[in-house]
Amino acid sequence: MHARRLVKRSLIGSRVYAPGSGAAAGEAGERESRDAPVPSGHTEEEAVKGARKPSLKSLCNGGQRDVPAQGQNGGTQKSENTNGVEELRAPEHRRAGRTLDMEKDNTRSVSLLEQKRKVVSSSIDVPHARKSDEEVDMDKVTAAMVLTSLSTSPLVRSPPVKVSEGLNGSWKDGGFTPSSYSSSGFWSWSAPSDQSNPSTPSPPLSADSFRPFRMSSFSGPQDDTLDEQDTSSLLFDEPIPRKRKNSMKVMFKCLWKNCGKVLSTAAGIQRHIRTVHLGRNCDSECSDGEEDFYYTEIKLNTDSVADGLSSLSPASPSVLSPPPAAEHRRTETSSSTSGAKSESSSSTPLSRSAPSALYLVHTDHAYQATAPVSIPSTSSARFTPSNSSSFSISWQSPPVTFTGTPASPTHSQTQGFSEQRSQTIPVLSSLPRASGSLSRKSRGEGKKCRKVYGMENRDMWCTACRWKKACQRFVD
DNA sequence: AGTGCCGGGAT
DNA sequence: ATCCCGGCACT
Repeated sequence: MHARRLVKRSLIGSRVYAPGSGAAAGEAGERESRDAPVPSGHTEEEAVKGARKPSLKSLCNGGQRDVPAQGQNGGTQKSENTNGVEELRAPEHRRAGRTLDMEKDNTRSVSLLEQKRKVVSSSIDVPHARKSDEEVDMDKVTAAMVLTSLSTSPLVRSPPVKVSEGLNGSWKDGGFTPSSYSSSGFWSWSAPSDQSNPSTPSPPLSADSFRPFRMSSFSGPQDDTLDEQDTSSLLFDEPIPRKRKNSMKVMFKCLWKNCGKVLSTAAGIQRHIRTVHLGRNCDSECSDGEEDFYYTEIKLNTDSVADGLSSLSPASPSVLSPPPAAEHRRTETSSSTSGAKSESSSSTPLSRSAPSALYLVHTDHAYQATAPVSIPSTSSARFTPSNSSSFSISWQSPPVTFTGTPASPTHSQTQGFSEQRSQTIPVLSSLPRASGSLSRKSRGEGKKCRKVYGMENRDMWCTACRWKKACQRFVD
């Protein structure tokens, strides 16, 4: 890097730096040297002042790199230093990550034990001692979890949800580094999808595991996704967005004009589009993925606003807080193209009349809305079940123009799609930046390297921050 | 004005 | 791939 700058400078050829002035002067004045050559006798600071408007970066780098200890071997030294700093600076994150990993492992072990127990119960030859050991471990784990939950909030009706959500999603929301999460970069909050994805801890499984611990007010063998939208989010200060996740039903809506068919599986909607609209009868193998652009993913919030939510406005943005950006940016294309992954359990009964049901409609295609789209309570939605795996949704609502900018202007479907997408999808006007920059990730609120370490310690920043990219160390 | 970071250029 | 920075959105 340093060499590059020197090369740059030499190419500019404006001046030759006197050795006595030190590398810092040259570094700081690198870009400005054309305008304000630095007298060799000046100090580093004076050299900077002499420059037109010194780049802060250059200032810091120059200052840092002039330290003799670092000047020994350039880049290698610097990177080592950075690593060392990260080691020193982020112990909390690492500790938190470890704890979470442990918790996740516990959860996994619980689920594994559940499976094992099933096997064990059906098998005769399994030694009993081993089983009891595992059971003891499991009991410890579950007991600890339950105790933790109870001690945290004695009023929570269904503490298991809290636990499972904490394990599943909140480690990111809670500010933990997503080292364990972002390796795949994908998870789905929809319960059906989770069920089919063994690599992620699944809320239904956790809920099942803990069902015996539920309070007596447990309302019966209903759909877990409905049951889990406990009202604790209203009673406690816990960030509400998390609560939304388990209560989302992901449906797939055909966007073909005058169609609006809604299927519960990506494969189904793809097949529908392929066969009905695109007139292709071949299997998904011969698909070129075009059908991806003709359907959208609908996150159907099964929360009933009237279910004890009278204290909140139905249109409150807190109820409909958008999912984390990372989640929103997740590889939805993969979920939509790999039917197996997003295959949802379509047999889950849906409320047949959901006047206050909230929708999150978003799409991963050309017109992506960064803010969830929902139906206000003043509108009405109606489900019209047609068969076991498909039904249609219709609603009436005040028309709100759906704003979207094409992410890919060269997309072949742009023209047709602007009409498709501009159908009157109701948008909550109170949602922040619903019509703002749709492609830009919302700015992180947490402290970033720049704030934490300051410009003077730029070498302590994470690489991304140094490159003016999204901070990797303090992920929101 | 300060900050975060996207998009894109340079290497 | 890595590094860097202009410029924009946002606070």
